[in-house]
Amino acid sequence: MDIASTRLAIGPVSKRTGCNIETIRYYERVGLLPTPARSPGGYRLYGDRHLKRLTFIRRARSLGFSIDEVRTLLKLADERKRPCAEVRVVAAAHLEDVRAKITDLRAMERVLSETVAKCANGTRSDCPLIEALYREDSSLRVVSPHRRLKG
Amino acid sequence: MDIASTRLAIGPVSKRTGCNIETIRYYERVGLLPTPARSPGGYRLYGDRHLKRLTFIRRARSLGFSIDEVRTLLKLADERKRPCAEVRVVAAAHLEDVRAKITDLRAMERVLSETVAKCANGTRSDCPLIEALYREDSSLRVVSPHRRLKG
DNA sequence: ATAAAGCCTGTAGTAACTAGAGACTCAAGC
DNA sequence: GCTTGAGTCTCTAGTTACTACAGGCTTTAT
Repeated sequence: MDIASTRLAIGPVSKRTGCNIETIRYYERVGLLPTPARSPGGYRLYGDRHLKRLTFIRRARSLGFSIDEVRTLLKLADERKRPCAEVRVVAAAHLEDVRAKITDLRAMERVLSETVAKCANGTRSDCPLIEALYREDSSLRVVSPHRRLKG
Repeated sequence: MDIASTRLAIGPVSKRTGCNIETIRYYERVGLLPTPARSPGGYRLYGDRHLKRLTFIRRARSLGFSIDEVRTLLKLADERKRPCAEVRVVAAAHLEDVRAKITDLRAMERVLSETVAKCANGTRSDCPLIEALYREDSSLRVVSPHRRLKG
């Protein structure tokens, strides 16, 4: 089946996909990328199948899907029976995450730009940002940061 | 000077500041929070100074400043001479980061919502998102994700 | 005096890579 | 055939900002 297909070492694969070598090996380790064939000396040799899968992974990652979400998407993509509804669930959940992050970041942006603006030319000796961070009644309360902004 | 000031154990401090106990100890370990006094039995005892500083740290973190940036801000806040200009530099740089993240996330949002919309009611057997992630000429190329979205 | 709740240190785990050390392989040139 | 240099191998550890134990003290209340 893939006897005549591409056989690239990891370096060329890295160059073609723009995915760095360590990352490719990492994806294999965590089970996103199937183990490739090996040369007699132990070098990894990749075929078309791997290139496609790696592209898939990179695209999904650049859309902000976590490794775990990508794993799910790949599994759904491999099953050929009605994956669409389930894919939709994963994507819709992720879309909500993305929107929540945007909301948080916009709140940060507003506060930051207001405060930086107050610094004017930066010649004052009492800095408005520092004062605001210290003040009890600060309007800087923004959001709980960690869970939402993790990814 | 602070002989008559608050002396709280770590639990109450956690409750007051909304900062979890392990996190408070972590901030001490990484040098954001000065080492507090100790009870005869070794319990940490915090004063007003610590409460203020912890509030400062939490506010800055909730605005998305990294631990390193918070360290810088605290140092500038401690020096009393004209910190404003330097604070402005830190804050302005961070503001740019935040704006870049918003831009990235908006691009993700657009692509995701378009693709999810194509799934319609999710009854198709060829999923548009999966296909798009696989396709060579995909319009899904968004951004380099990792450096920008780290924090 | 005893029990429950709180606190201590130290270690290890999380996400998604990235960066080395030290050894081995491969292709090309002589 | 030998050497050289680039490429690759495995394994370990570092990154960020926490979080979660384990096993053992301390404090407080009864």
